[in-house]
Amino acid sequence: MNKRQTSAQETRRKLVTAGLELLKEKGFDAINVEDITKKAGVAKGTFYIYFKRKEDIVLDISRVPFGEIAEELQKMEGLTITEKLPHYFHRFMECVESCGINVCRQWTRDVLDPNNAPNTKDGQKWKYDFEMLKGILEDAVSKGELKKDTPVELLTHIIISELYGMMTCWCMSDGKFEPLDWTDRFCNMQIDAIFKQYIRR
Amino acid sequence: MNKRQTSAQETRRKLVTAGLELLKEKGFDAINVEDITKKAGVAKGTFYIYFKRKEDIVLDISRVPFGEIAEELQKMEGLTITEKLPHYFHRFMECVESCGINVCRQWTRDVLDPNNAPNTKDGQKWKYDFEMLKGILEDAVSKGELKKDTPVELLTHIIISELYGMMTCWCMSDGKFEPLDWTDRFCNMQIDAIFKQYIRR
DNA sequence: ATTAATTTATGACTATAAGTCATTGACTTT
DNA sequence: AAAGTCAATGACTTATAGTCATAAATTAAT
Repeated sequence: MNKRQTSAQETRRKLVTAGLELLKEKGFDAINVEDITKKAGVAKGTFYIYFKRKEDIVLDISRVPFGEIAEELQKMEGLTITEKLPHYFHRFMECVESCGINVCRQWTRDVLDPNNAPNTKDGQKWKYDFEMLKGILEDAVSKGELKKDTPVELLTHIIISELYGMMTCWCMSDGKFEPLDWTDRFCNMQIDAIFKQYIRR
Repeated sequence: MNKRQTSAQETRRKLVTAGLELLKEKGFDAINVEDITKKAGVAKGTFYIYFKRKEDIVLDISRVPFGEIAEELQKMEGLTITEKLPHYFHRFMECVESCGINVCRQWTRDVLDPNNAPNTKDGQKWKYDFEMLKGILEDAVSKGELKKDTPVELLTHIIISELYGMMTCWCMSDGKFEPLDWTDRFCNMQIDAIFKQYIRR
């Protein structure tokens, strides 16, 4: 046999690609590690070189679409908070839609996995979203867009809860309704209602 | 040994009680079926007489506190929708708080478990909440409190997403903030913002 | 060019816990 | 008192997550 033909990064990519396809199609519980490695064309043990637990691959799988949102937000320096948030919501729900129910389901379940608590090395999903959004709010406070007494932590939680709730709900309704319709019609309205009292005019 | 001392119902109750205590204390992943049966003083196989899967006991465990809310709502016939909803939110978050993080975590994870899809026999959690809330909204429409063109399904989804999002968020923040504070300060405001356009005056 | 060190891959193996089922004892009915 | 039912048991099967000693391929050092 010829071993070490491919670089480590390439193998990891193969695993993530295979994992994404299987997860989308069958859901997390219905596939096992061997299914993933077989599809990726490697041995079972190889999986555990790249991921500590079966669950850990989901983070990588979802990092592709959701990671892009974060990058986009970094580039929106010039915009105000009232422009940034609707964009963020819209993009988030676009990702939810394109990832599909199985991926989103497992993504949210992983967030709630106690072994993935936000303070552990592997529980960065939640913390990442949280810190990024918090940063945006803090930025708005320091720029004077929001009042100084804005409860930034709590508002960040509220915004995220909005996203997670929406995603959960969409998964449970088996994709019956349009997530983007929801965001555009209601989320912005809700966010408006909350922010109104903290916006300086 | 003397078997059949206790009725089936009594054994089930013992399992649920033991399960609740262990779940609260250690979390779902950290306990196994034998832990539960040992604490309940029965054999492992007995568990599977009452529950098809390990996960199924969580539904029973949470039915105790959350079930009461539904009963309360039934009794509030006289109230308007704008009185019912804040009450529901408040009570829901009271339950969340009293159940604790571990129970709520697993509860939400179970809701997202594909084996517990809303249309399966065991996936009634979600459907139950959903139908009850929907009923309240439909009631409000038929009474003329809400306009005839109110998108009842979508609004029901939004309300539930609010609750689930809040609960998820609270679990993730390790109980740092007061869920009741959140509900009273923000949720009602959000719901108001959405309902405003559908309320007939 | 040869040896040593490092990286990556392997798959048989172990460990754990979920879930099954044939058996049995206690109680009930006829 | 025999037949039937209910509830409980725990040894057993099964499934799969995760480990690890071994080895091949590659790179670096002498």
